[in-house]
Amino acid sequence: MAAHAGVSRQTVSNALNAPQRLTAPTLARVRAAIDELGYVPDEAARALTSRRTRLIGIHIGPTAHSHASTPEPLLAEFVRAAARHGFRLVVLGSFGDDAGQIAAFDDVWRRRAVDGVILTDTHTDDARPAWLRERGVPFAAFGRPWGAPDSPHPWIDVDGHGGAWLAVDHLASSGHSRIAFLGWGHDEAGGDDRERGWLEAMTTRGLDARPHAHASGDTVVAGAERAAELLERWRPTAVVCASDTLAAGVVRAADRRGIAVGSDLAVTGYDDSPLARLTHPELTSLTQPFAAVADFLVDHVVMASGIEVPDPPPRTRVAEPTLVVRGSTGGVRAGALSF
Amino acid sequence: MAAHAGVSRQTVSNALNAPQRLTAPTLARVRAAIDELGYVPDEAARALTSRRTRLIGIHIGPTAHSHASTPEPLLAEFVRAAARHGFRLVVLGSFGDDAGQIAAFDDVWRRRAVDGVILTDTHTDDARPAWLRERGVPFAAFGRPWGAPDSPHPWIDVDGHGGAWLAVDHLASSGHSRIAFLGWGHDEAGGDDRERGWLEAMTTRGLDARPHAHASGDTVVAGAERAAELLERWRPTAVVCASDTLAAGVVRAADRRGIAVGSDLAVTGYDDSPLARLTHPELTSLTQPFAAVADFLVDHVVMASGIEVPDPPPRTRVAEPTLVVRGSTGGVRAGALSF
DNA sequence: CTGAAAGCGCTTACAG
DNA sequence: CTGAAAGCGCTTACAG
Repeated sequence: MAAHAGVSRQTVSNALNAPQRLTAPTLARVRAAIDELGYVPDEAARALTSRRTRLIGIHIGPTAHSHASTPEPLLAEFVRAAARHGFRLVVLGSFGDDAGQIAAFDDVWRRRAVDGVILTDTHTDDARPAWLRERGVPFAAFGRPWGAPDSPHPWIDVDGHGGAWLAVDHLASSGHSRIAFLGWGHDEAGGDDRERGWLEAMTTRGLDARPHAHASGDTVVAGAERAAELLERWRPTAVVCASDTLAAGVVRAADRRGIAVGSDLAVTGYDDSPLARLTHPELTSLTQPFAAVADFLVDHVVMASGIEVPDPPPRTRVAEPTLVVRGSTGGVRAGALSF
Repeated sequence: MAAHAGVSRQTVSNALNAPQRLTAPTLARVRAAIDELGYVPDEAARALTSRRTRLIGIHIGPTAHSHASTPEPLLAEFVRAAARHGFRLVVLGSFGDDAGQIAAFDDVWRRRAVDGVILTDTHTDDARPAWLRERGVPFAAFGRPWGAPDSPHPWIDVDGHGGAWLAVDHLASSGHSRIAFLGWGHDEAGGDDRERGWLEAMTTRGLDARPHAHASGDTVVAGAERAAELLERWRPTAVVCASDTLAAGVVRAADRRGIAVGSDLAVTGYDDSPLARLTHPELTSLTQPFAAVADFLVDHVVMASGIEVPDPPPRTRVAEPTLVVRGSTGGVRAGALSF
């Protein structure tokens, strides 16, 4: 390779890692040779000498704290975002609790098998951030540090409050005023935040913010049960739900009563999961900005591992979801309204 | 580390990589020191010298050829199966076509960033196996080599034919005889195989195998449309579907006509996707043996990369799905019947 | 059965 | 601005 370009091995390395050190003609010559020979450096050798694997670890699958895991579209965005910096993703497995995840982090970190990790599904009393900080593992979290707002690590979260507000806005501007809320009960993570958004949007508009209920869990069956009572008692013309699952429950409950979703009753979901397109009519819902989330998290891990990134993100960020209008709110034309 | 155990560095290496070379007492002493110090070898150094990364590449996300991607539960099984051999998984991104995937394989292989790859979603005129074979990349495929049955690479597939047969068996033994089939039209991959299973099971039992229909696509809406015709024309007491999506369509069509699924009409899905638990009643379906699939594929890649595995699998295998009985076939008690 | 030597393929200081 | 040297932390032959 070096011989082919008529330069030394170090010059090739410089062309790849510190192009500013070479004169333009030399660089051009070396690059031409690189292209011609299809040369790419051996990752293991590069990792050994540079003390950098260009690998980021992440867990997948449901955790002990939430039904929400790393959905595949988000994983795909992580891969894309990492590739911008020449990084790849390593899947660390699916473990039910913090201790299991920490054990996996410990293993890969001591082997120097990754440059950092991404945390998802943060929760109250999360043991992971403190552990990672102590060990000096570069990391960033999807989800705010519930119960520890001053935690110094980088994180990004999606605005549940703002999303619910968007849903109320959409419904109110379509003429609805009896807008109920269905959540899945109290936890400190996402659910409450979404309920507060509904509450404030209603109050701000001077609408009756009493019609609300909590399902016994985030399932279709639990949602349908509670929806039946909610519909019976308050006769709402619209229901804002804290999840697509609960919204599907509302659709089922309405179907059973002969209430036509989309015309007699408007329903909004949340998360824009695959389920949102499986009900009839399809659910108006709130999409999470996965691409922005992935860029943010990857950039932070890459930065923390000692590499400069073009457009450094702030330490924390609350990103806005997007309302996707479908048939469940009478949307004739499907479209996206931005916040 | 070596000093702590009073042996040389090579003896530590032997204890880790070739324990049979050491005498029992030496091995015990070295292992004690390893545990005490929590020593684990640096992966980059190990990879450089052993020419082995212990990393396996895989694509995620939908492809150009199928709506079916690598579902998260399968990915989790891959991680578990790989860990048995000290391997990890690298996500190569989500690309729409063979060419995109091949480009990604080419990149990681030339960088020596993986020891091999796992292929999913095989299809007719699949360009990937031949490319990988030419380059000498260790690989194994989930899905038989459609259109090229004599392809010499290792593969595992799930028996669609046998699964449909299981469904018919289950229904017939519950007293059904007017059992219809709903598929998604002709393709050479999974769909036809499942239809043939229904056809043969029906014919073998001397039942009328005419009532069948093909939806215009594998969606709930398309399924509901075709189901309406099917129900109208043949008045079946049971419908075997080629997917959970189509089965959900049948449930919807039945609901609209006031036909009670589970008592008036039995419905079976296929794949046991999350959707199977979202309909009402929940769908009897066929579960894919993901753990066995993952073990098989990982073992083959590990073997092909030059490492012996305890219980070497055959080159090809057709694994049997398992019938999971739920409310849609009147299952009072949910349970699993093995093939 | 155990140890001293060589080397995996790069990058990182450091001379020229 | 470019090149010769050293070394990253292991494992793999090969001597003893």
